[in-house]
Amino acid sequence: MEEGPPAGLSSRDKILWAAATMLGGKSATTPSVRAVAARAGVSTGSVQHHFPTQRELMDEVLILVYDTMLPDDSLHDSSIPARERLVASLQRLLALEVRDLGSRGVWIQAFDRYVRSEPTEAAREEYLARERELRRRIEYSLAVLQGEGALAPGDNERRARFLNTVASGLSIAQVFPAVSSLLATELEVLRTAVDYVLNEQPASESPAPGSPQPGE
Amino acid sequence: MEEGPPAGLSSRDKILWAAATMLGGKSATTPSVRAVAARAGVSTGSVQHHFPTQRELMDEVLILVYDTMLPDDSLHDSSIPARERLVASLQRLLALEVRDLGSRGVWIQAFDRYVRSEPTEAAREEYLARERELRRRIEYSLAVLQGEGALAPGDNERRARFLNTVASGLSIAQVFPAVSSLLATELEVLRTAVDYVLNEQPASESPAPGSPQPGE
DNA sequence: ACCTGAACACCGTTCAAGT
DNA sequence: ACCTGAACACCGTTCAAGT
Repeated sequence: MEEGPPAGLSSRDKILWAAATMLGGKSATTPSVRAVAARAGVSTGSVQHHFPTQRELMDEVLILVYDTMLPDDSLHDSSIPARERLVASLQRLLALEVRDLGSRGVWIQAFDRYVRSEPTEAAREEYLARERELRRRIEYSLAVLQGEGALAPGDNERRARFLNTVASGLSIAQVFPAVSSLLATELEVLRTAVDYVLNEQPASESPAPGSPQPGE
Repeated sequence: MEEGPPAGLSSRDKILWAAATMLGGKSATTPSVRAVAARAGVSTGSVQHHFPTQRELMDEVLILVYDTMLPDDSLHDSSIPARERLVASLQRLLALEVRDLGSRGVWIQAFDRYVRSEPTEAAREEYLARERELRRRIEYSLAVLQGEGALAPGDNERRARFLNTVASGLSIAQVFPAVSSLLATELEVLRTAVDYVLNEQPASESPAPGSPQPGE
């Protein structure tokens, strides 16, 4: 029915293609090795040959996906779902900070400059300016999506503060010990946050959320 | 040689005992149903009878463990809206880390220990254990609220990862320069995150936002 | 109601065997 | 080197059958 990798690809690329196209779907979990093999039209042994472990495959796929996502500004490409564009946009902001230094160097430097000792007024100003710039970029992304109706009207400043906090939490997590490659869980959290914002209730009067009837 | 639940327990309690005692170990993953059954000395079917699903078992265990460990009064006070209780719970976790040192001292110390230089394996393990513990506490709060119907059924592990990231982002923001008292915006972001989780769509078949159409 | 153990439909990974 | 498919050692969940 909906089978088949593009013709002329090597087995390795067929596998990467299969895994990449299984990431976008609704499923939050990483696709199974067997499912990837089936979609790619190869045996599980072949997958194992090119990617000895599931994590190695996923790492390769995520790098591939973001490398093709990041370079051009896909924000305005309305053929891509709004969710993916906003995720990519935030991912770009995270990557932007890291660039050449590696995130660890960035954080250590920032810590020494702004936290360890009381920052000078100039340093303080500098930091605040950078933070403001980050939030502005997020607000810009939100505005673009709002312009095409993908995002309900609402307080984008608040949303930007929220998304910035999430990005910040992900960024700091990158430099602390982690069980595995953070890339996958990072993407999951980012998608969760973005989905929340994009699905936000149009702020009805009544407090729809919790149970209005706690007593019984 | 380290077998056996305390005598005189009902099957249900033997299962809970087994699961609870498997939580503390070094393993980061939730114990398998089969392993719990084996340790409890019952069949898998018996586990299934008392706890139809693995998550229901885990939720019950977490509630049991944390209720006896540190009773959090406000969390169970159903006269308070679920939103406020979850916010308060997260704030408690944030405060818990800080305690006497002040957040700046905590972060500087954590940085020196886990980031600045490559952490030892022991330090790494220690950090991971603490992180796991934090997420479990969040899962516990979610399970409690779910128990009274204030939270839709869903992947609490994912939600906990998300809320933990938000809390982490807020925590790190505390030590960097800020325009004004962060307390207000912090509370706002926390409430936003909590509202998102509590209002989460019950995951209808089609994820409304983007169209998942990769292949073609 | 409570419990058993087999069975179902999956996993990730390993590996002898082919080309 | 690349690939196959069977096999190993697991999963969570279902279920007919017992008590």
